[in-house]
Amino acid sequence: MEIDWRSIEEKWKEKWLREKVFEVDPQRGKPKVFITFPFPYVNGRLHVGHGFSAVRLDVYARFKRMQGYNVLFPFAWHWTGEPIVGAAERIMKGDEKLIRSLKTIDKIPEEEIKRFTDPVYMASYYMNENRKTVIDIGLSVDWRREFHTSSYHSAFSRFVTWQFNRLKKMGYIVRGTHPVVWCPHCQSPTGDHDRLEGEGVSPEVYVLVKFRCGDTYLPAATFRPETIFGATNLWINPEAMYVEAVVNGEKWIISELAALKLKEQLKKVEVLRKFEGRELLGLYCRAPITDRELPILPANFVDPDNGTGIVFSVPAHAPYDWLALRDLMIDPQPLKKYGLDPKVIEGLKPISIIKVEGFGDYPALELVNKLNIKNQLDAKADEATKIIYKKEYHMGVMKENCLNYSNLKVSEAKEKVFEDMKSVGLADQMYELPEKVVCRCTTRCIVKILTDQWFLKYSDPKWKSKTRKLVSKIKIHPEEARNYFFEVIDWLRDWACARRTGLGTPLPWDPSWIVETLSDSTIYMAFYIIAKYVNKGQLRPENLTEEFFDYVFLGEGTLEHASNVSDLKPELLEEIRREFLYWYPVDLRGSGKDLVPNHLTFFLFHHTAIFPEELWPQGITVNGIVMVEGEKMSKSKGNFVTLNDAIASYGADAVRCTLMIAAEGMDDPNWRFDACRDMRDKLNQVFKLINDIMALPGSSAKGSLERWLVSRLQRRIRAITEALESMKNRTALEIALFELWNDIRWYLRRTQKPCKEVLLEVAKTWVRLLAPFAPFMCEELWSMLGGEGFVCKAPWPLPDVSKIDYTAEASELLIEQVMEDLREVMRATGKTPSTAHIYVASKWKWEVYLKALEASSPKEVIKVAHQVARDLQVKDSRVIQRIAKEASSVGGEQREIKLKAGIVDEYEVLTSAKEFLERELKFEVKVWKEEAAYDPKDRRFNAIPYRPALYLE
RNA sequence: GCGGGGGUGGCCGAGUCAGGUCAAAGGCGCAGGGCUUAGGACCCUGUGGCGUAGGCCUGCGUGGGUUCAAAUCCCACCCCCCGCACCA
Repeated sequence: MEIDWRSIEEKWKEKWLREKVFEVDPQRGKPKVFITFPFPYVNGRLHVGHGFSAVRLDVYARFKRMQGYNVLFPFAWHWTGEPIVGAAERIMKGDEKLIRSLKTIDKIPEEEIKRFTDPVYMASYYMNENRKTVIDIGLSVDWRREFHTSSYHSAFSRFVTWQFNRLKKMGYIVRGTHPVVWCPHCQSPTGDHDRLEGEGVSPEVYVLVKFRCGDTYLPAATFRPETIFGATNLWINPEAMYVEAVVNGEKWIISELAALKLKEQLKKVEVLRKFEGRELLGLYCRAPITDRELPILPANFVDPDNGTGIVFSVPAHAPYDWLALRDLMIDPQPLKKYGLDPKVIEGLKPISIIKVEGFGDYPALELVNKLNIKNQLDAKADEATKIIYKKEYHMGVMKENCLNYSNLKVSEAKEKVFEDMKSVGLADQMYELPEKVVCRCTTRCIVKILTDQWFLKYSDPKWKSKTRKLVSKIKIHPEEARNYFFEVIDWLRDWACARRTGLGTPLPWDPSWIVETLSDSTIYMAFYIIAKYVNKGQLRPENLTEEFFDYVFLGEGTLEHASNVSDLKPELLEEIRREFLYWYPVDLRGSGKDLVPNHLTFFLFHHTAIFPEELWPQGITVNGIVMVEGEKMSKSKGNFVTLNDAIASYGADAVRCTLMIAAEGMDDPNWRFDACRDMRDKLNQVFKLINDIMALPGSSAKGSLERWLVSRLQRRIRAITEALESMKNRTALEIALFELWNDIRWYLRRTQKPCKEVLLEVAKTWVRLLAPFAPFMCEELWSMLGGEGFVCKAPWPLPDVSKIDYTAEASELLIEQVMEDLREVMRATGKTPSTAHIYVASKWKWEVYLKALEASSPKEVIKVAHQVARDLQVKDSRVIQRIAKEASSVGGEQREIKLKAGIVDEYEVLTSAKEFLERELKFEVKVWKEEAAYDPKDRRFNAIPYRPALYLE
């Protein structure tokens, strides 16, 4: 049987749209669930990562819808930000790498790519394409509420404007300064994805230690000011260009580039003259605190592009310094070259100032020897530096020769030395990039301190504590994520919320800024309610005044006033207000864990700022990040899997199920193409199996086996429902697909005459249980099974406790156990018998067994077993021990079944399963009562409940 | 470094909060058998080791400990992944 999945998908997605199944409005008295997915950014196609997070929510939405809730699952698009504009520019410039990836990964036709030079075109193109994909993957979206962000959607822009005005009034938006990675050519901050080199690099603070040389200072840049006690000399690069400059009124000597950098870092810099570093050689300068006089020496490891181009030398603890010194000792040629007397280094001895476990007095020397580092240009020097830095920072203690810093921990001394030097004007700071960062435009980036930047004041203690309150009561799946949110709240500083470039909404009070992309997307779920009216044409952007939003969202101001100012009928305003109050608060928002430290936490912050507590979000779910064949997915790696391609290859249901079974909780799901193919084949089988059931001849009688199947089904329903409630979709699908299927398999294997009536009942339930995961297939099957309406609206199965049949379940446990034991014996003996004799236990053994089962602990079990045996005046203590052992090894579900089933008529059960056992095992089976006749090897007395005695001959 | 999450059998992955149901669910892979013209389809069996009677031994990152009993509880250690900001 060939199944045409494509046409099944086409058919149902079209029907869902035509019959508006997912379009929902408030319904009085009907409980609602409002589920939202963070709108995707429209600079590319949706990938399986989007699919994973979104399908998880869709499964929940479909589940809740079937449970009878009024479920709203809307969708929108994020246009705000810089990457689209950046991409458009790069296409304009003919960036081949980008164009190639658009062609091969996103499959964009050539003529369309040309139009991508217009960022707005590009955004709307991807929006339209991705909307199709969202429909294809089967998300149950109410499209009447769709919108996108940025000033190209003026209704949305008005909403952002309202929000920002409110936040500002509340004092949550403030001005400040901030260091950023900056491209001097583009004159703008260089974000991570705008870089050719230096991904993930962010500004770090160097301490500038000012060495005095006459009326001039030489500020050496360092992360380790505390090592000033071990300083023996200064290093400069003789070939590099330096300047003499007036910096904030003092005369400094620094590298040429450092002068430029300091200028960008709010220092007043006036360059007096430029000269080569060699000029400084032979001079002496005076160290702060120690007041030692130190020579200035040449070293070519000194990078004029890093820091100030001046380094102070601590050979005892800094590998580079030791190497540079050693290089000069081995070969004094450079000294001579610059006219220095080689004797100048004779007096320079490493000064040990830190004691640290695992090293002697001179860690730098030791490590240089150990790693066999050749000279100051050896790459291993970097590694050595890191090792010592780490070790000394965390475990080091300042030695006695460090004045009043002696015996301090290195980490403490570092702070204190800096503070003390600073207080006497002998230290300063500068920001620097720990690694080279290159802008897309190929310019090397520096650190700039931006002034007059706008910030969202997430550092505000009251705001933080409000948000903590929200986190402490919101539902979070999985629970482990809660701590993560608390940590993020503590850690969060002020957030620069405005940018100069990119798409977005202008800052209302200063339109030269644009509201930054994460900042315009924190409470937009409320806008889904407005969007419906905007899309219908009932609201025009001009109507969306501050008063409108105040009234609709917050109930502030009077209806009359809002109506007048907004030029809207009061009835409409009231309707919208009612609709908002119906859907709000958000019941569930979910995404990958990568959004926890930013978007999801911002979402919580802003809700607490703007909305009253009863409208705060009710639930959050966080999931892992999709890997592809075990690796992180990225366009540059070429392992990028778009949803489009996946659906085209395997079908939407297979993609959904593959993703859902791949992981739950915060674990990262791994996308494997083989797994998806397997899943598609499995869905084929399910489809065929249900077809086979429908093709069965009329019903045969119902017996214990049918009761068993129906009983198992009730347990499955219960387990699946529980799993879905807590977003454990993997567990839910695993049970719904595999465990339930295995039950049906067992049933079909056990019976020669399957009962159609029961199987159809099971199938109809099964299809509903699978519907949230494989909605297309399930619609098709549901209609084939004669189900009423859409399966996505069909009632979710409820477990029927009255259908749980303990006796039937216990009987099957017995049969499985007997089969297992028979096989075990065959395995041990290595023989296949012609006849197996099975002896079932006497009634008194059952009495002992059941009493023992009721006991709480193993100790108790043994006591009880013996007690009962005494009462029954039985003496066979070996058998009683075995009964006790058997009873104590039963737990969980089996225990419940066995207790509730009571005494099982094993003779009857096994006799009626005789044919089945013979069919399966291929030898004759004879069932006897323990009291019975044929027993040449005296085995029958070994029988205990659920473990009949066996004799194979 | 700080913070978050983890280490389970050939692989993926349950189980850990509430210790005994655990040689450890389920899936994949592999091996054998069946079915079949064929099968990357389907069904059955096996898949830590040992075993001529349903059992025994070893096992859940490492090392200790608590307990009648530990994958699960406690302590110490080792290792892996992710995040650390102006960015979607």
